[in-house]
Amino acid sequence: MTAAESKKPKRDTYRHGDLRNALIEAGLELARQGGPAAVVLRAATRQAGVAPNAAYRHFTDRNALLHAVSQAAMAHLARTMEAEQATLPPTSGTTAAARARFRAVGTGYLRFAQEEPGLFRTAFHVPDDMTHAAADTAAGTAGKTPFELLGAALDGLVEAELLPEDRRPGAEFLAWSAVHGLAALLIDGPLRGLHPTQAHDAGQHVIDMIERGI
Amino acid sequence: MTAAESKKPKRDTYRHGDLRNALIEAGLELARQGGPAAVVLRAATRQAGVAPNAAYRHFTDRNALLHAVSQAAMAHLARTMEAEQATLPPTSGTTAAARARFRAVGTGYLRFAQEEPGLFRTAFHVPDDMTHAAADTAAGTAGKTPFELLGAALDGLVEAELLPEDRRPGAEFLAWSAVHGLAALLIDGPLRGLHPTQAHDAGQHVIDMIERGI
DNA sequence: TGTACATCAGTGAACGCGCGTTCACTGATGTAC
DNA sequence: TGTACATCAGTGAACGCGCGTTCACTGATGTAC
Repeated sequence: MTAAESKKPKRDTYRHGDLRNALIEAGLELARQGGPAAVVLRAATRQAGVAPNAAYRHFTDRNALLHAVSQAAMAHLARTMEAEQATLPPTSGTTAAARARFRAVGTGYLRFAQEEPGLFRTAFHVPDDMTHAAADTAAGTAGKTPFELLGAALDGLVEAELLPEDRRPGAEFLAWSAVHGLAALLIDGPLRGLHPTQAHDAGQHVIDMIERGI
Repeated sequence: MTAAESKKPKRDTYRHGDLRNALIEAGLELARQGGPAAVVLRAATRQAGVAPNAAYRHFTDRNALLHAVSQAAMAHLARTMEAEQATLPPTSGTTAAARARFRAVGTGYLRFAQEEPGLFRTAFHVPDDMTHAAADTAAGTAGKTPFELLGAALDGLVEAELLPEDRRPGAEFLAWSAVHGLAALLIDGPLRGLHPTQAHDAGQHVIDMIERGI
């Protein structure tokens, strides 16, 4: 029994009680270590201490499980971004504060990508089977999405007159592209293995560029 | 026999003659359709009309095959970027030409990502097994890499005095991040399925931002 | 408060599949004489 | 120019593996009376 396998909880009850969440949690752990491809139904049930087919009480499919895990990973990303904003001094209303909030969106995004590359990749994983997707987006996802956080930060820049109103439309995709691209290069690309300090600097330079170019 | 399988060439010779290249070519076709995960050793040999284990005469591993396919995909990307530059009128030396060459680097990159998402993903695929990697980068790869093309274009901007010399260092990663990020959002992200025309416009806006913010 | 019963979450065994990889082989090719 | 032979690219059969998914089941829980 390896260290990784020792996680089996060995229920004393016949019913698990919260298997759906347990499977998503197990899936997150698998994704954390190996990205979306590592979200294997049998491995998730193993980690949850349950027979493989028990998963089918809660997910129609391996794909449905992966989809749920992907959404949970996206929520973690959003929470990291909010946490980054929460570290800022609560000076609201000022121009500097609007800038800081905007930059924190990017910094939090990049921090998550570096600290949790497996989850980051899983959050953006495109499923093989696209049938009947899309519908459940409005389901139980509480909290703001990364996209909404970025939008709010950009609105703040406009209010602070750091961004001309006529440049606001579509600005999400400019900022998002630059930050997302750096994240991808740091994880999968030629910037892989960059020292965290250098990666942070690169992130700040990219955000500088966005502020100038947006 | 499906249409896809009908590709088996049915050699008349016992020896194949060019199996290594045939396997890479088959791998590219698999990658084109399903990304790096679809580069399956048995499928590649099937497509080459050869027994599965024949691959081991030319690659130590499934991973080695995937690595070779990945490098070939990267070369295709570079070739597409060069092709994009080749469409430009041959007015060299002018400021406008330097700008156009720079923009063509990004446009070609984005065009390849949209037209060949599977190859694009494969080019940037990070292998599971990182042991003994890196060494063979300097192998037989003729032609400029995407990174080198970008660097040359940036040098052109400096020569044309469109980019101050002190901004040149590190500019690769700013430009690359922005364009790569848009590519990723178009392929795997929320911009998936965008109409090619809109995708092209988004690309031009991102390149505008880079020119302003670099 | 106690009992019968429907519900349905989890079990246990099994399936077929395609995969990567290994083994001992075969036979075409190119070279030495 | 012809023949013997070493080389080594491709063969054929087999392996063990873990996967997703199915089936008929079992037994704890909560509800109706």
